[in-house]
Amino acid sequence: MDGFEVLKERGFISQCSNETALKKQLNSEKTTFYVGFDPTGRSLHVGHLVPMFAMAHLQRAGHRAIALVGGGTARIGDPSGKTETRRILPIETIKENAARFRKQISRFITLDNSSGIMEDNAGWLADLNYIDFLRDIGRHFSVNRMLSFETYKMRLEKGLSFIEFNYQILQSYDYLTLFRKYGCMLQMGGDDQWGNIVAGIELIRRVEGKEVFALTSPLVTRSDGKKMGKTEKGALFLDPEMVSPYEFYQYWINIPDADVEKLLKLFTFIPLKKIKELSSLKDREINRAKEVLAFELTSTVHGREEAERAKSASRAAFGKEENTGLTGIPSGEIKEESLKAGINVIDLFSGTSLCASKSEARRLVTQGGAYINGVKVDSIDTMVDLSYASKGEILLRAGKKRYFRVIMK
RNA sequence: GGGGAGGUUCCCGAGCGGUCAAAGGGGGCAGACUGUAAAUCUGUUGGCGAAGCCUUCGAAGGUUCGAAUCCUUCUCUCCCCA
Repeated sequence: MDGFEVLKERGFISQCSNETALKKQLNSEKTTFYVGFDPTGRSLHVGHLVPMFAMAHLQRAGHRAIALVGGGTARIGDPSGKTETRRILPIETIKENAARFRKQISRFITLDNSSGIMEDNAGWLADLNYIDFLRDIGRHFSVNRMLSFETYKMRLEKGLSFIEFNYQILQSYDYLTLFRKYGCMLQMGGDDQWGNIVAGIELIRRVEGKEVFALTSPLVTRSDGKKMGKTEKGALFLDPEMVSPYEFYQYWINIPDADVEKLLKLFTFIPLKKIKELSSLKDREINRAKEVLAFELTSTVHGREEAERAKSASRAAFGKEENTGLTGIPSGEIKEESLKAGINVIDLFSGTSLCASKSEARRLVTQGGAYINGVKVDSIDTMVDLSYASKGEILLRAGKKRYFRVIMK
């Protein structure tokens, strides 16, 4: 029974309320903790990875995890860390998202209703009576104090609606409810959640007279200043339909050298000693460490089989191993007849996810970034026909890293 | 309720009757250098064709030979006063 040390040495802890007491608590008994996820998007993304791994570590250490899906709070919108009001989503969408989240979260922690529980705050928030709520809960909150929170200060410049101002109160109420229902004594989240979590602690102290804890994790950044988890298409989602396992894998293998150690610690379960070894590799050797990171993480998120496929596709595309196992690479079909007649490169490329329009394809070829089967295309008038296909496939490449398989049918 | 300031291309942000597909920056993409890294430098960045045409400056109308730029109405955001 421990867990605190694991989180600490792997870099999960940024802020923590009463560290000594929390450490003692985690070391002495099975403790129930929770992390909240707002189902405002169709899928979880890298931003959610940190709290999910933190949960996984604590659960493995013997504690009880509650993943709270904010089906109720998502209808409000958390102003923390945001400069603008979020669009309010229809209830059906929120429900749908919540179901997807459940599936994704279950890859990280065991949800067996004893050591891992899934809850939805819509259960207790949706039917709250306004007057009762104000009287029982609202009176414990000081507006003066709330306004002093950093998150609100920021929003006071740009505008903050009353509905959002209430978010913190509802989240505090969640914590109180989970405390009452499960004896939950620790809430974790990202640094932007600090204010909300602390508010919950204070509420529980006032109402129940008990001390509970807060623990937040750092916002993960990249050493090159780019936003973590941002791809050319947008966020790096965990849903394989939105971001294929291959793309997911490629993201991690392309991470800056300087971030390898940090990410191995946060996003894999590999022992620290081994991580030290891997991340001390130099020059091109460090790519091996990135491969381990990419493989392990893809495996956790998408399963071992998909991770294997992504790995061999990646090796085939970038390494020496010739055309074996390219199946993980994004692909599309083309009719054999249209290829027989010959098709212009521009049309071929713009028909794939490689180029969004013909202009873009033209630009790509003109700038010398288009390749067919590894051979540079040097004219926008190039016609592609059956002679380019081998084994019923043509391998397209845009720039150095983006591949696409055209399969004949 | 009264008064004021605004909504510009992926983002920030210029433009205020024609020379505007719209400065500049960021981001993206491509090229060089490399290790599928970073940093740096260069090019490029609405669409179709490549003469030119078509669609863009919150929405709808209007004034003009001509509007992102002027007028009207609507809509959204922010600020000040009550």
